[in-house]
Amino acid sequence: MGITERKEREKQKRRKEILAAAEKIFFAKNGDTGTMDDVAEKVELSKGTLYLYFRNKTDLLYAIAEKGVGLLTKCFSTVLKPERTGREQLSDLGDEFVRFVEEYPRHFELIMRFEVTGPRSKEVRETNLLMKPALSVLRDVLIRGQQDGTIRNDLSEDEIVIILWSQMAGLMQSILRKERYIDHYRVNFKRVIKGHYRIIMKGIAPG
Amino acid sequence: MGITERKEREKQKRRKEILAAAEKIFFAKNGDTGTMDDVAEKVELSKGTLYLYFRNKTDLLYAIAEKGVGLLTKCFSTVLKPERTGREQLSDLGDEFVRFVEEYPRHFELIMRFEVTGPRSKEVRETNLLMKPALSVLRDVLIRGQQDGTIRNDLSEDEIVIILWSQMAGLMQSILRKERYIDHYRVNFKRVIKGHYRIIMKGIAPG
DNA sequence: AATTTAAATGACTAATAGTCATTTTATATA
DNA sequence: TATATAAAATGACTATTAGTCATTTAAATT
Repeated sequence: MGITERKEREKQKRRKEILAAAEKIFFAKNGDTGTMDDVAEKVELSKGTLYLYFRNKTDLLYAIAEKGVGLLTKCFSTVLKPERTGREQLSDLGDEFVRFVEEYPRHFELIMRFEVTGPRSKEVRETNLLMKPALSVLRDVLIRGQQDGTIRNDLSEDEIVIILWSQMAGLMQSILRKERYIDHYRVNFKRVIKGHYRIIMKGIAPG
Repeated sequence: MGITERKEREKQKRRKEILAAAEKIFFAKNGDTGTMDDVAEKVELSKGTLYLYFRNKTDLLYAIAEKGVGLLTKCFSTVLKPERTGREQLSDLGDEFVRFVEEYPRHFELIMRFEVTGPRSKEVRETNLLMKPALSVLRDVLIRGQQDGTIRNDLSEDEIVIILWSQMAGLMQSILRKERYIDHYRVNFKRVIKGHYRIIMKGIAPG
């Protein structure tokens, strides 16, 4: 009796179709927000059907953001090479992050949006930490570095996770809106990122 | 013939009344957004009148954010004491920032919102840098520190302004939503801020 | 007092999120 | 196969709210 299973598969497939259409709509070039009607048209379903798969627009956007975190986590995980010190892995992680933001800027924007505002629907608990999977990679790297003595250990790994992630997220937000700064400051953003690295790598050295 | 002047004064006064009402509405305890109708009711004017003073809702919110930047700039300016080194002033600036975010969290949130999205109305140029006045204090502090040799000078002051501001803004955003983290990480946010300081102060030291 | 100008009004439109009674399609049963 | 039941999908509808504009009210000028 595989009918139930097939139905479940079909349901998941449809859900993915909606997600794909929503991504196209919400990430369209023009800065416009995109409407649920747009998504419905794109995926060739009625609007009502969307609400059978996602409680509301925010949940739909949140699901896209979760997908983005999945991609980011995969990027991050590539740095976990045993031959590299914790400090080196951390540096690699920074590179991966920059690459990710450059490759998926819209996903990153969306992740940031939910980092700032939270999903705000009753169902997705407010304490859901969207970035958790990616941050757990960062945490592993830090622990490794503290163990091999390449990262200062007068701060707990949890503290450094939050500090480094917050700093980096803030920096990446600035990078995304760099147009706003270049009229006011004489900076090259590659150099800004490098400068950030230098400050941080020096700042988290032991001793 | 002071009629024109009086009229102008009255106009500014009315503008301020609207701003004050809008602040109350948009900063009300419940997370709700607040509507233009709410603001109109609060200030005892018709909705149409609001639009004689502000082009749209976004402009009204932006004006509140500008007011917040004014407050922040005043906080920042208190650190410019000649007897303190640049490095010391920078540390003081951090303290002032934390104090500001604790005292005016809603203003800070709003400032962050426009840092991220921009005002998005045709009239307020996209390149308006909301934080400019406050950042110019930070810039002065950094220049001072580079001159007295207490801050590294292998990065330009403009680069460090953007780096430090971005990092700090990211950290403060995390602080604002700390509830989201405490379920997942064992951290005390006072210690996180202190940790951030320690990393940064070490990271920007010369040599 | 009559006329012109400025300020304010609020009923209206437009856009869009979300709902729900009804219809269509698929599955189970006789 | 014909009928009944359940699941999925529909789209017209409601609700909310930003923004508009023809009209009214108030103030200043002649």
